[in-house]
Amino acid sequence: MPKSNFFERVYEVVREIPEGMVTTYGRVALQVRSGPSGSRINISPRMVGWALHANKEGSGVPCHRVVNKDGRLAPSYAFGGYHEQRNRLLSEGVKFLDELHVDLDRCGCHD
DNA sequence: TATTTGACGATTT
DNA sequence: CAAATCGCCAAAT
Repeated sequence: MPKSNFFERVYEVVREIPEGMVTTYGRVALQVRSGPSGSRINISPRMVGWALHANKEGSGVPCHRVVNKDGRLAPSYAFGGYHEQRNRLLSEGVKFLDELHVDLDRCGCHD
């Protein structure tokens, strides 16, 4: 079994995001860290984004539901462009405050 | 083995 | 809000 459950942890958490809901990289990092006991993985928000970038759409991970802390889509987003991303979120019921900012007040995972 | 890089976060200026 | 800085840690070279 792979030692770096690193990616898998991230993928699993992201995969758990319900539709119409968005989360942030930092939040995912915390989830992974607070995830199942025994993980003992130290992850920083950077790693989340990095893992997701390494990931592909076909991996079954809805990366489009993950935004940065500003509630904005990733600046270096590369899987289709902002329009594609925005459209997807809108289709799920996520509201946008601006072209680039999602309504974290409603759809963001608070705690 | 060392250096660079990277879908971020928080803080400060 | 923008720009700069530090932290954070795994992968690629």
